[in-house]
Amino acid sequence: MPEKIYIQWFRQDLRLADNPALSHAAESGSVIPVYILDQVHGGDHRPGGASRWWLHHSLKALDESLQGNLNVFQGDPKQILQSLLEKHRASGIFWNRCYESWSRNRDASIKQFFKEKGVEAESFNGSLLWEPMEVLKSDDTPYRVFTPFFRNACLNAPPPREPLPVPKNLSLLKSELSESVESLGLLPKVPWDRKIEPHWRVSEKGGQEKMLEFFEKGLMHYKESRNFPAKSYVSRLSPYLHQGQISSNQAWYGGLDKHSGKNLDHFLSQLGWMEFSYSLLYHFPDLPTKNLHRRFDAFPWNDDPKRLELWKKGLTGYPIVDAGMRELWQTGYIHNRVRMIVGSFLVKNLLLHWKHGERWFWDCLVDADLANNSASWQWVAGCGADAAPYFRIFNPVSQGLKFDPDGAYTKHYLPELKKLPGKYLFSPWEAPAEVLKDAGIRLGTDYPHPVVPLKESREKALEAFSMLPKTKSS
DNA sequence: TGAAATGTTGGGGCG
DNA sequence: ACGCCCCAACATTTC
Repeated sequence: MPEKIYIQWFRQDLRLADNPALSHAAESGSVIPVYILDQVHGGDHRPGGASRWWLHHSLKALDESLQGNLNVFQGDPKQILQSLLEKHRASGIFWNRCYESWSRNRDASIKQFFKEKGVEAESFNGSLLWEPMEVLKSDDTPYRVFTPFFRNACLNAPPPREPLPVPKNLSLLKSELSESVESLGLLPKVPWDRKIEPHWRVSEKGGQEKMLEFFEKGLMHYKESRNFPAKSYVSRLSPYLHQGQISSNQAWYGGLDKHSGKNLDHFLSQLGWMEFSYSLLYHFPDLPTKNLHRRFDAFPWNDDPKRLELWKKGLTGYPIVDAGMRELWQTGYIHNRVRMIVGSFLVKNLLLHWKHGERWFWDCLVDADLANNSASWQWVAGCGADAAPYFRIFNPVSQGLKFDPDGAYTKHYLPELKKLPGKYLFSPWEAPAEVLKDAGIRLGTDYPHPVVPLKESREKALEAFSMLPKTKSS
């Protein structure tokens, strides 16, 4: 009797190691590994430009590690899976769970559809340490504050799955129905990806290397040094985690194996913040579009496309903000400290709605992740869970002086300011004419004047926030 | 995972 | 020696 055939449906788990669905499929029979670019669900939050670039290379790498047996499709997953199933007489289909509301609806419908046809359809937890449906307060409502979520609930729950090995003796099948990765058209038409390409090695192996490098060189300095964007003490694992080239479980246990103490605790709690974001997205499916604290619905946001454009291009006249926005454009990534600074600036100095920041990050970040991106923007704006209070407005001058003290980060992305002395690097408008001249800078020509005045814009924001209704509701 | 305004303290200069 | 002022250096509170 021939071996049974199963479909492994890859989604945000583009790896062979620690992949519960794949391991299960491999133990059950021959495997048809499948990726489907879903063109039906997701709406505005289908992968943005940078994510599509990442996805392209992810799929190429995955195909390679499957010896060219990855089957690639685009369209409606249910139809595609159905025709594959019929064509190859597969006995079942396995996948690791996603948590966006449309994914959950789609997957539930697919599962029901196949089960009714007598086909095995089973999903697994492949990407979270603790799944949202398991982490609730004692009254069965979701947590809205990080610390009790992580300390009391997660850390007291049963420990996460230990990473699984790459399945042995994978018996892979390639379907003649498969398209090529190229046919998905994930690469940009204008080749802007050349500038971000050198910064990343997009593959499961690249993720493993990045993780090991972080454990060897970064983690022991993590608590103190992760705030300094010129230093390489952050993990830069977020894009790999988003697309599933590495799993949180690998990062969690990898860290625990090699380290202990406060540096490790801070790294684990960063993984905890991702869990928290996923929990929020799961329990509050409107998180990407609606203020979690609804009293912010009345906020008098500015409508100012010109200022938004200056922010996007890194032309606000505030060097630490502009450096961050150019890092984003040039590398598809921003250091976390600088994300908070540029976010605070957009929302609190320019008074532009956080959704504009969310959209731009969604398109530009290689780690664009619905849960993390929307939870973080709401956090920055003050309307999110456990959010930065509205009055916490970052001063881009003092933040620059504090976290980029020698200016290395800022000067790297703003070479036009290379000769400006450190004292004025973060506030060039305050530099005496002589100093500017010596540095070869004509304000307004070589580098912009500040788009808004710092003090007044801060005061405006505080006033606007103070006008909001005080009612606490969600 | 702020910043600015306001309050407090203590040392030194000076009449 | 003493009071007074100035002000840096913290500490507290307010937004």
